[in-house]
Amino acid sequence: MPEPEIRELRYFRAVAEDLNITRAAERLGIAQPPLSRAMRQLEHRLGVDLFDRSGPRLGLTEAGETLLKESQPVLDALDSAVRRTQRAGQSSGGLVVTAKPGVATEVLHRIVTELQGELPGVQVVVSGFGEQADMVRDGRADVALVSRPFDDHGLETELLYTEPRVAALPVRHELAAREMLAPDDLAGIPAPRWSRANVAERNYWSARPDDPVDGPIVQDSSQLLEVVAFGQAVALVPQSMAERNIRPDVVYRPVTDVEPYQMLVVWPAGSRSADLAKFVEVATRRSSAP
Amino acid sequence: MPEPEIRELRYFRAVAEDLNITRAAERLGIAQPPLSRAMRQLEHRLGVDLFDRSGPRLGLTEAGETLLKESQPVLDALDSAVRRTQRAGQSSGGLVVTAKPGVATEVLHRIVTELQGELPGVQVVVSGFGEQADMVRDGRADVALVSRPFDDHGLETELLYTEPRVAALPVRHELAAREMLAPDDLAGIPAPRWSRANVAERNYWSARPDDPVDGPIVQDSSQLLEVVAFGQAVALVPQSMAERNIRPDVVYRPVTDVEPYQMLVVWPAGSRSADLAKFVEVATRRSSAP
DNA sequence: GTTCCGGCATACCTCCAGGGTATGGCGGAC
DNA sequence: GTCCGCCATACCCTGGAGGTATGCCGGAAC
Repeated sequence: MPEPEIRELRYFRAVAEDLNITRAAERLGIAQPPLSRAMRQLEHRLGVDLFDRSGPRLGLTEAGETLLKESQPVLDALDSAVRRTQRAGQSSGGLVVTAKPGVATEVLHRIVTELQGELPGVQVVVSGFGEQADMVRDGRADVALVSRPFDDHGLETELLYTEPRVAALPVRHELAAREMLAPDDLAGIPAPRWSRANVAERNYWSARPDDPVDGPIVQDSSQLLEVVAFGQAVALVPQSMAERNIRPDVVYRPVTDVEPYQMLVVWPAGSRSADLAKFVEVATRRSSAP
Repeated sequence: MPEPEIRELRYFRAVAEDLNITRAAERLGIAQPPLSRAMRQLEHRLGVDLFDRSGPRLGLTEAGETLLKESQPVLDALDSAVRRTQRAGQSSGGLVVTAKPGVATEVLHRIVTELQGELPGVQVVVSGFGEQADMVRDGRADVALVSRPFDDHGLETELLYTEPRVAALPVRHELAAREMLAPDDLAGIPAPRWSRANVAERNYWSARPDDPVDGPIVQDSSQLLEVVAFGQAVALVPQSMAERNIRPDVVYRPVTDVEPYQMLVVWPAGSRSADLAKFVEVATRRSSAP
């Protein structure tokens, strides 16, 4: 009967990834023959050939490619379900909310203060850049404050506030003499890239999304300003970050027509618990830039 | 180790749904003791109590409620993965595309004709109202033509075209004397509800989404016009449907300020195969109301 | 109170399937 | 030719899923 078990999917993924049953078996900590048999059995259950065993090297059929892609969401959903269930059982009520370091934590602090008494046990987790959405998706957190751009797969969002973004320039930069900049002025100048921490396949995104020129990689706002001060890049940062980071070697200049900085509350799609609803309500109640 | 298997999730769902292990065991076709043990084992694996066994009746703990909600996406994703894999293995290339009866099929026909030669083996499945999105989600179809409103969970969409909607009135209706209607004129008048075929928990949606007054239930456009002709309801229908269904006992009148009828192409999020891309491209290439 | 019963847990058995070892087959490298 | 990497087959062993029998407990009926 076509009812694959989770174990089989994990096995399949391991085999499909390095296309070598023997090595996959090692990685999985089992012997080769059982894995070989498990794959045949999986094929038999689905009634479909997953592997192309004709060539010298093991290959994936069309169906195999499909299953490899499609099994990921299943495993993710399962991990997420397990985490959320465990969290629901252990934590005696109370939300886990996450935000990246910087502006978001200040906003978060205000929200949490405001929630005192209304919601017991709100737990704040400050996490790495770009990790917030993942944490909400996989159940490590109930709700997060994030800024655009981010991956909103499987999430629902509400806009918290927007604030203008300004260009952060080295004080001796030629553009620093100008009072106001246009986006075109920045064209061709490298932008720092935020590094996403703790992720297997490292990825980065630009501090100036529209700009294709990628500059040095930074992990927090102080590194970013350091890089700017050194003249290696020019970044667009939220106004409030500029106000909070006044240093002699960096100047901030308004830029016309740039997308404002957006801060959002995000939570897993379809999981509006009472506590979550209250959090979102308080968060959006009086939300202005700090 | 916390690694629940699919079987356990299905078992858990059965138990959690009728909160009676004995009956759940019957439904599952197994004996009661193994099921009882499986649930204890699941709790042990997750390290969390799922059931409240204190009361006279079996209850769900907070964690149990969570797992009940969270296990659904896992099972759905698995079923979807299996279907897609099997389809990828059997069908020798070619898309399955689905649309509800009526306007959509005509548009679809044009697209398919246009694809002749470019794509081999496009298979068209005409399905029940409101079922298209589900079919794409669970892998029974690769792509669908749907009209708003629909549930876009897990789907990506592209707008095909819009066309105005007009009110379908019984010919003797007092509003039939007017040349043009405003939304307020229809307030309080019942709207037909589309019935969703072949779904366990029946659900319906209104032919006039903004209107709260629900009228008779219909399953296709001829039933809808019948109901209108009988004076039981007034519906908003796409212009082209009006043009195609001229009958003596029904008149059509334009309505100011109504959301236009929107037709979209939808496909599973993140699965842009070459064939699919070509279909979407051709579909949107020259898309005007029929 | 006693009795009965619905419903879950415990005890114990059976048997299959998941995992192991040993070994064969097969194609490519040399 | 020989060797080697890699998968499949054959066979054994054990854990666990599922079965039956039965005990325990709380509520309802009286």
